[in-house]
Amino acid sequence: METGVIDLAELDGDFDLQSTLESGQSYLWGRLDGQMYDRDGAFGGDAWYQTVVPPLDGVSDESAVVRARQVDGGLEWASNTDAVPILRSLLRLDDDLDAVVEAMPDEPLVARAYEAYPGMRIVRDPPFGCLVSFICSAQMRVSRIFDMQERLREAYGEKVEFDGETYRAYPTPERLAEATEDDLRDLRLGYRAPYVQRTAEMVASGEATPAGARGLDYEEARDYLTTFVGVGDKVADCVLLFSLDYLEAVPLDTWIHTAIDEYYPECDRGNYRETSRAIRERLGGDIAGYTQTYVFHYLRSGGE
DNA sequence: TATCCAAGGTAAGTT
DNA sequence: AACTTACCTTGGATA
Repeated sequence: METGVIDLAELDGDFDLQSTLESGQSYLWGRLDGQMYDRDGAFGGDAWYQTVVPPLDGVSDESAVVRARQVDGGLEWASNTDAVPILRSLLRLDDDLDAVVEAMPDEPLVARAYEAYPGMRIVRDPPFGCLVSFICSAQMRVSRIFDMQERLREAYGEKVEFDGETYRAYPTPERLAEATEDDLRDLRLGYRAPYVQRTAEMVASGEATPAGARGLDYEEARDYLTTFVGVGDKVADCVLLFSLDYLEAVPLDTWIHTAIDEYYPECDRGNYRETSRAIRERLGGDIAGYTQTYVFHYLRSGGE
């Protein structure tokens, strides 16, 4: 086991692990105390979080178990490999959050949202897990989306030994493609079951891959992702923002529609494409997704 | 205890 | 292209 501490004072801007991982951006991490996405929002300021990541392009060559917790001034970690480059990637530690905040629109709602969760960063999830978890997110509560991913890992994830325990990686496209719709319904995915199965099949066969959207212009990338079954504009925006580095992506979900109705009514253009263009412009252009994520978490956690 | 409702939407069918 | 409707499941609200 390798361990270390990343000095958070070296980052540009603040950092907060709990709000980054428990704000509905990622469903691929867990808490060792079992309180992940707890209904009461259990305090996790010093909790250990853990994920099992597949090889990451340009970052790591093999699967890795990564464990992390925030201690004063540092991000303490333990892993079966050097987790520093992995954590830098997964948690976007290289983002200049001061510059991002500077670029967010200067107005009360946004200021309150940032002050509620200073240091929250966008995640950079592995593409396939991000894609599948957000397919599962349709009409579903955040805590239950997480539960579904746990069941998928338990049923189809490769076992990984670490620190005397057995954990499970997120299922590979190949393994998930072998599941039947009924298998996945048994895991309580409901009507999302055939979406997940068919999308896994598309990825496993090479017909399309989520990472294949990289490099395309933003709206082209969004259109490309909607070729997956169960992926509309909203889920596509989530994958672009939380996995593929499109920080301008603003997923138009129920919470953001509420914010648009109340605070940005002039941005409601009646359809996704045009409303998206207007709200992206309004929320800071190329970092609009950061603004959205603060507003989403703030509204969802009871602020207004 | 029973019933109802809505949750980070999408696909398929109609007009 | 815009508008409707069905869709699994379940915790929490309401009666």
